[in-house]
Amino acid sequence: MQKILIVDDEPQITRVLRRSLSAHRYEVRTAADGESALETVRDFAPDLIITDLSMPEMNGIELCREIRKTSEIPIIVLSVKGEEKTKVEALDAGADDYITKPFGIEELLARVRAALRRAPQKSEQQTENLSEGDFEVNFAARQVFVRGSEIHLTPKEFDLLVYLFQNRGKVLTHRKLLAAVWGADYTEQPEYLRVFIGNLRKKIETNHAEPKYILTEPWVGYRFTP
Amino acid sequence: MQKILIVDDEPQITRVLRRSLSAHRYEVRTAADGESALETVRDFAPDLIITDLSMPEMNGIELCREIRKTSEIPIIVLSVKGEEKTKVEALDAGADDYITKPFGIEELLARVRAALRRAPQKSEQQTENLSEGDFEVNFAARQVFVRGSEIHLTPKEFDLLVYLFQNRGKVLTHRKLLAAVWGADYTEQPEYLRVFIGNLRKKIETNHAEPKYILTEPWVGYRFTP
DNA sequence: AAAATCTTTACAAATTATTTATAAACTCTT
DNA sequence: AAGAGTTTATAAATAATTTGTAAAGATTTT
Repeated sequence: MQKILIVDDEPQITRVLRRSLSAHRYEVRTAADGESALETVRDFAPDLIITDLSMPEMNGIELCREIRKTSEIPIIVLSVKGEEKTKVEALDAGADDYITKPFGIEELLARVRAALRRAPQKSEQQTENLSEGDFEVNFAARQVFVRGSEIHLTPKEFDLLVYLFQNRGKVLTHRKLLAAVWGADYTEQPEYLRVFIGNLRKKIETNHAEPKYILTEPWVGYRFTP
Repeated sequence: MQKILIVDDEPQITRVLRRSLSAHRYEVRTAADGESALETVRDFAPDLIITDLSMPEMNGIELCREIRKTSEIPIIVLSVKGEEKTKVEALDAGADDYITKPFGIEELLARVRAALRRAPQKSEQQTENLSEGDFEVNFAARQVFVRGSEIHLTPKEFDLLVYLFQNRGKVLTHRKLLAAVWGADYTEQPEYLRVFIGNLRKKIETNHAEPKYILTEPWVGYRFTP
């Protein structure tokens, strides 16, 4: 079943869209703003995103840009604005399609089908590179550089670091980290996490006694700052 | 330079489109009906097709269906008809986008960029020779030179090396390598791969114990660095 | 028929993941 | 501020899995 994320701050719109899409056998999730949309992209891993253009905080165009930094999920932008300049901006920001309200639901569904049809099969793994602070991650080559020199990480270590990196700055609970790296069945195994955090620190930290990058947040989880 | 085919029976439309697209560094060709469009697709091998909906003989929707039988070139349909039913029909026939006349040329250009951006780059089969680092591959003769001297490879070994070479620097998973060399039905046979990687190393590596070119990424796959 | 290539098998070596044990660090209560 | 109870860090042992290699059979090509 293909997964669709709807991003809109008006509940009456999301409700209508959710109903139509669910009726056509899509698994739907919604987000009301850009931040939570980005989070849902990571957790829910949708096959397609339908987003409104005007939203508080992060608008649809900024959302496109953010998503395109890490993924090629098809994005359809909805808007009441029919101005050409806005359309061009959205499409160039990475949107795949731009539909002006009001629109027929059948047309939306057809455009969803078209977008999903030509979408490359979801590449589980990220293809774009991450780079910030002392860290650099090349996904294609599966290489990690810290302060300029390469370090070799095992698959689990790599997955863990990537997840920390993608959520840099935030505190991630033990449960979340375990679910992300080991799967949902391992959320009660905090000892795994401890061992692997230790291994990662051994490889990336300079001063072993005072971790600079992976900070522990006692009783809660860990936080990564590149 | 990317190639665009415009299909429309009204010369004044094609003329306007041709001028705008040419000005943006696209190589443009035109066709006035479906039949000649299909012919041009074969000869010209465009990267994108812009077609009018209503044409004598074969209309835009039929044209989409015909093209989709053999190719996945992005198609943008233009039409004065804004009826939802027609849009749905065109999109389901294989069109990637549907623009209702009148439209701004900037919007069309943005949609062209969007369509080309997400299109899988045309996979023209490799005929030119590859040369980098200590390696040199002559496709026509199926010859491989390492550090200046020729080495003899069996067909499967050659395919494997070429695929590694074409993706040099990247880590290729076992599944990907198996699919590329043995076919999609062999992705669960990692023992094949092991044997052939071993054979290849025997032929190209200098220090057998410490591979320099074909590096193994445990639990993931292999990476080639010429 | 001979040669070359591909497939299959078996086992040792290497790598990673998991488990266990213990010491150290932290928070909260008293 | 001290101590109980818990959580966290670390090392080391064990288990599981993957990888490298040789060699024997099967198939195809010459």
